[in-house]
Amino acid sequence: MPFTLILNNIAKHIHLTPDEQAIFTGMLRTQTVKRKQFWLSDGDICKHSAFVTAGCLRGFTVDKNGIEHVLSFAPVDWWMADMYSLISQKPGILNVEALEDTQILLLSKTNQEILYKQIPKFEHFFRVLVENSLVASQQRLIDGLSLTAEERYNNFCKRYPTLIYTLPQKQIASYIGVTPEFFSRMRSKM
Amino acid sequence: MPFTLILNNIAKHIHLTPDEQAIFTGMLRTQTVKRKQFWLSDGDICKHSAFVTAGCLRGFTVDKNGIEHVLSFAPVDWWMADMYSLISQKPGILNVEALEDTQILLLSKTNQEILYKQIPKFEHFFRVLVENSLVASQQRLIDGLSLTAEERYNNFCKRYPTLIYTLPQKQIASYIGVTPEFFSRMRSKM
DNA sequence: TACTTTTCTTAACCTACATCAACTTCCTCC
DNA sequence: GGAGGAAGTTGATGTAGGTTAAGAAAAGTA
Repeated sequence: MPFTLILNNIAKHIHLTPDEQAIFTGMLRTQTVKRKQFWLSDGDICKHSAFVTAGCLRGFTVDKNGIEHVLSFAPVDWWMADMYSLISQKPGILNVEALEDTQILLLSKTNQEILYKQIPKFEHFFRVLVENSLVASQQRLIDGLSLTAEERYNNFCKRYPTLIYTLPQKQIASYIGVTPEFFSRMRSKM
Repeated sequence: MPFTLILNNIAKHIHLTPDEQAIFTGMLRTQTVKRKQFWLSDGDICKHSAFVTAGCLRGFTVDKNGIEHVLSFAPVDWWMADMYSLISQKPGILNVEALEDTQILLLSKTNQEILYKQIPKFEHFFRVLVENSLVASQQRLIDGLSLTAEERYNNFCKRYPTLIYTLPQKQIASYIGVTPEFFSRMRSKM
């Protein structure tokens, strides 16, 4: 099993002894999500955090007009969950779909809580992880309020340089908050 | 010193012994921010988390056209900081101004880190706090992408029922992401 | 290979919201 | 308590980006 990636991801913020690594990896489950399959659907209760080891996920919501809005992409080495649902254990609003055949490692909420108690360093790790997500989310909020679509696209390119080439551009359009048509027009002018 | 409020705020998520309470409150500093005064300015390095015990703060950024965008309000019993700057200890982008004469309790980043080591429960507390902020921030992102200004205003009213009456409406307009002029027109039609 | 489905492009027209400007009402502070 | 600034209103006009639609290109499927 390829746990190197997730252990390195964690090692960026906390140091684990071999024993602790074993406890942690023992809690993980592997799952494959084929292209276009859903890992999580609108209305589900989110019971796991997912860590992507291959492929790419996208998290999106669907508004009352049926339009999709991409909240986040999770390429290799990223975490994904419906935070609202994971925390509250109520039905969530997020859909998570694989953009290509994707491998994830699952950590259940239950195990995550056991981890917090047995190895408090994990509380630190996830706090830092969530803090960084919050900063990114707030920055995106500010960008949405103060930048034009073109500027937001440039930001996107800087922040996800790898994704620009692999992602269908309608997904990028949705992420920066414009229609595919407008996005296409915008790009042809650049 | 009125530490009851902040201790109750914390007691919502973790239980502290009297000794731990003493350690914690010993780390706090009181500060008064008069109406229209700034607690934090664009470019400052944020060295504290602030907890509001009286009054109300607003956090906002200023874009390249000089337009202000409100990121958050912090009435009594709320926390405020420039998360980006607090985490990275680099110059931030947030301005924090008192909307009325305001009392805050300050916890320095240094003390916060000492707290994490001495009383690991605080790591839990702040993780939960940040998780909730993240959920709120993501919800606001989704709302910005999928709702009209009017719907966002209704959401705002539900989420901050007390603030609607005390806040100048240009601040609400800025929070929901429209100009004061449009906001005024919108309200007269409701 | 051909067939289907999805994605991308282009064009004409539309709308939610912005901008500018002038006026009124409300605070606030001397 | 009154003067001056800030906040709110209202109207005319402007624009970024949406909608609809239809065809072209690309990618998945068999």
